[in-house]
This record gives sequence, structure tokens and C-alpha cells, in this order.
Amino acid sequence: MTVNKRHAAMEENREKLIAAGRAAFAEHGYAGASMDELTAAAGLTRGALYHNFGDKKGLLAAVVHRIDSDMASRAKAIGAAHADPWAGLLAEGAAYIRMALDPEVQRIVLLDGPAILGDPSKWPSQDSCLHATQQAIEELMASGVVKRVDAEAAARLLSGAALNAALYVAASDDPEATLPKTVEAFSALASGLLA
Amino acid sequence: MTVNKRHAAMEENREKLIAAGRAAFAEHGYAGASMDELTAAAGLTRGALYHNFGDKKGLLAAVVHRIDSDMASRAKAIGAAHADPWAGLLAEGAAYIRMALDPEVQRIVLLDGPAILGDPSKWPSQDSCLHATQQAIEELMASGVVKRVDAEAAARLLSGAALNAALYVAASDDPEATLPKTVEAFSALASGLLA
DNA sequence: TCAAATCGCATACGATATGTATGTCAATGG
DNA sequence: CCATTGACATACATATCGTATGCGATTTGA
Repeated sequence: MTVNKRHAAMEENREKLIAAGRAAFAEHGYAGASMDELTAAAGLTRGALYHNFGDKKGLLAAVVHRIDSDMASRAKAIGAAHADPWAGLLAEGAAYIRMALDPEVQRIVLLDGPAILGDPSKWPSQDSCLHATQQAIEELMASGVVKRVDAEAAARLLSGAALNAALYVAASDDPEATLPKTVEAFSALASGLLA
Repeated sequence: MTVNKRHAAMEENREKLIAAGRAAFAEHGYAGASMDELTAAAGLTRGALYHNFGDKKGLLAAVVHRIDSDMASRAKAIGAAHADPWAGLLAEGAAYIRMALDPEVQRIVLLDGPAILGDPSKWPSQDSCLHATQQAIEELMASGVVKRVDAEAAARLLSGAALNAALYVAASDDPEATLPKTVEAFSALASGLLA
């Protein structure tokens, strides 16, 4: 009976590798992360890695998917906390900007992710963040709050602006001061979608 | 007199290397481009490359700077062709989206550039595109056409949205159909900056 | 004009990292 | 209880970057 002891151990090792990969990619970047060090830190060898994820890109994809899911669920919660759907969308956007200030998110999801895995809209994870934004926009369009434009394009523009802005904020000399100004400009820009 | 034959040859070789790097980075990506092949294609060896550009990143920086300059001058011309400054800004944005459809621009400037060199706003080239947009926005703010928000942030958001949108358009299944819808959504979004 | 010094570039070398092929041992299941 | 599977470790082959060294053409100074 016992639900396969081997499978349980495998899942556990996968978790270890994803965690180690997340740390290594965040600290050294994708190119600079050594698979030997990474796997050793997880108490394993490269054998486990190649068996579980195929290659280095495979591990990155798994790590990106994990972080992306975390971000989407957090953003969704924030958006849902607002009674007014439009305010919810703005809050969601601001939340993305703030989450993207995390160096881990920047390095892995915003910089190395697209460079190595290609455009987020084609990721197997479907880019949960993008998907959530698009859904919010579609609902707002249905209720006549926002202009009728292509929802997918609008979501992509909005999310692109937000995430890109976060990179800018983080790279600025005084992020604390730049953040509110950027969020304000973001709100102004987003209002262009209103009907 | 003869203005140094050595210097002339050196400039010529730099041009060859930049051209070869541009082609190699575009085709294989930064990580996948071999310096041996690249320099051989230029009729040189890695010795010339390391002497002129320091390291692989140095060559990428030079190539990015070159492409960025090209883009900025083209966009500026397009913006200046419009009598109405606001229409000029929109046209500039649309031009960026269209230029960013070029696979070379995508891979080198939008994907590998930020991943390897860091945020564009910190590039030595100052990211000419960004700078031009910011200037246009400042002038429109001075003449009361657009809202008074942080011009640098607004420029970054607008440019981020445009360039990011281009990645999305290019990755879409039917770019020809996606492009006009995206440009339309871009115009709507940008109108949020109007006073 | 000639000789010495410069310097741009080629060559040779070492280090390191990825991906694959092979081996091993515990868990499974008939 | 034994044969088989398969998850993981080990060993190997290959490729690439960056540096250290060497060469030769061009420049410079007298």
C-alpha cells in the first residue's frame, strides 16, 4: 500500500533542488550559478538534477513557475480585498511593482526568465500574473468601466509597464523616494483605459 | 602627417567585431554566442576582442549602444515629423513597438541587454530611447498638455509598456493581427497621461 | 634614415562548467 | 525471495572564457 516511498523521496528532493536553485539563481544569476555548488548545497549531485529537470533550463523553468505562482496568489488576494473593481486593479498593479522590488523576483523572473525561457506569455506556467490581470480587465470591460480594447494586449501593456517600472525603481539611486512617484504615474497611465 | 595608420586599422577592426557580435548575439543569444566563432567570422581572433572590449560583456555593451543609437535617431525623426507634439509622442511609441519587432532588437536590447548589463537606465549609453521619450514628455508637461507627474517615471512606464508589448506581439501566433490591436491599446493607455 | 620602443593582435594555457554515459544500490512487486 | 526497475552518484568528454606570453608592423626620436 504505502504510497510509494520512492515517489515521496523524489518529491522531497525536487523541493530541495528548487529551493537551492531559487537561492543560487537569485544570488549569482542564471549564468553564474554553478550546478555543482547548487546541488551540493541541497545535499545532492548533478545526477539528481539532470534526472529530475532535464537540464539547467529545466530547473530555471521550475523555479520561475514557483515564484510566479506565489506572486499571482498574493496579487489576487490584494485585488480581491478592494470592493471597487477598478481600485482593485490599480492596487494589483501597485502590488506587482512592489513585489518586483524583491531582488529575487527581478533577477529570476524579470531578467533571466525572459532571456532564457523566452517571452512570458509563452511560458508553460502561462504567467499567472498576466492571466490574472487580463481577467480583471475583462470583467471591468464587461461592466463598462473600461474602454473596449483588446483585453490581452491591455493586460500585457499594463503588466509590462508595472514590472518594467519596478526594475527602474530598484535601480534608481533612492528607491524609497522613486517608488511613490512611479506608482502615481502608473495610476495616471492606467486611467487611460477608463471609458 | 597621415593620421595614424594603426588607429585607423583599429577602428576598422572594432567595426568588424561589433558587426560580427551583432549578428552572433542576434542569432544565438548572448550566452550561446561563441567568441571564437564570432571573431573568426570577422577575420580576427579573440585576442583582438579582449584587447578592444575587455571581455564578452564589453562587446555586448558596444553592440547594444550601437543599436540603441540607431533606434533613437529613427524614433526621433518619426516624432519630429508630426506637427502636434502629443501625436508625435504617440507615433514615437508606436515606432518603438514596431522597431522592437525586429528579432535582433528583441534578443540583444530587450532580453540579453538588461539581463547581462543591468537596468537600461544605468547603461553608459543612457538608453537614448528612454531619454528621448522623457524629453518629449517634459515638453508636453510644460505646455500643459499632459498631467504633472514625474517625467522620468512616466517615460519609463511608457517605454516599458511599449517595448514589453513588442515582445508580446512578436511572440504571438499572428503578429500581423496583434500589432494594430496592441498599438490601439497603447494609445488608450497613454491618453491617461493627458491633463 | 635607422634603430629602438610601442602596441595591437595572435597564440598557448589553465580553469571551470555543462551534458552524457555508465555504474550502483535500495525499493518494488510478483 | 528474487528479478527488475529506476533514482541518483560517478566518471568522462567537450566547449568556452579569461589571461599570460610572444611576435611583428608601425611609429617615434635623433
